[in-house]
Amino acid sequence: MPELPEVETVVRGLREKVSGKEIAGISCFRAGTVLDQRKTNGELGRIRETGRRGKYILIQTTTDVVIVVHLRMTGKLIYDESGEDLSSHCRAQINFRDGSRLIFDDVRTFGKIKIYDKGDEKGELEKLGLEPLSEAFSPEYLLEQLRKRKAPVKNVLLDQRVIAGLGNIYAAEILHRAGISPLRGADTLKSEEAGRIVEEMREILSEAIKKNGTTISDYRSVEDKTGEFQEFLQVYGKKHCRCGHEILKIKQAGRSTYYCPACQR
DNA sequence: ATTGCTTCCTGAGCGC
DNA sequence: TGCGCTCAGGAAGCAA
Repeated sequence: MPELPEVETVVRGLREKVSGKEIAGISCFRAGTVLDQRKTNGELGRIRETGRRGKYILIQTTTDVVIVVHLRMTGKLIYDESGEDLSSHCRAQINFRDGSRLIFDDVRTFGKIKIYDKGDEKGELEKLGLEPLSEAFSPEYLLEQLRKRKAPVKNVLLDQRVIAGLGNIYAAEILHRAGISPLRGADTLKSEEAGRIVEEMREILSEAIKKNGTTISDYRSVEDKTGEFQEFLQVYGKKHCRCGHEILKIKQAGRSTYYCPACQR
């Protein structure tokens, strides 16, 4: 499932493959996948800039249109020049004037492509917390956020209003490497522990971006390639941790949590 | 205000 | 072989 490193990898792939291309149109093959929120129906223009905010992909065009893509769990943006029928669950497609296209493939259909007049996309993004790889994301910021919440620390790390872009896999890995139990009430964490989380978070996310993300099942880059960071996971989906302890799998807020009760306190 | 449950959806994997 | 069940989960919506 695409989290920050996977979305970042997709964005980098888009910059390489579709920058400057003129959009001929966007086709929607499943009702509700493409939502055009614009006030007028003008040209979509050329792709000027591609970026990311949390898990949202932002594509700005020369006609001041912003295309916001959220992959949710199984969404993929695959670049294609062949025109061949290579997608089993194609929900939408961005067509370029030169005949190439971006296929939006999404098995579970939760993903969305929204088209906004520039500026109007802000409403969807304003609730997001700080970017975990930004300078502003300090141990003090995290501690302040955790102090306000009694829910388990794992749940708070997944809250997009606190950290933009973290998901289930990286939250588990971060807590494991920081040696903190996912069951701890967020407001019980000490300043030193928040510091460890911030440190491990930076380390893991940067490393995962270098490895083009994590592919458990569905995630693929724009070039339809898997990531490699799954080879470096230490708890998610594992039976034993590096020290040989048994890893427990529990449910928290409806999601599976993997952790080592011996190494994480 | 905060928290957690339900919903959306399809395919894989499992037991019988 | 095939049926039915459970599980995977990001985020919105809702209820307590």
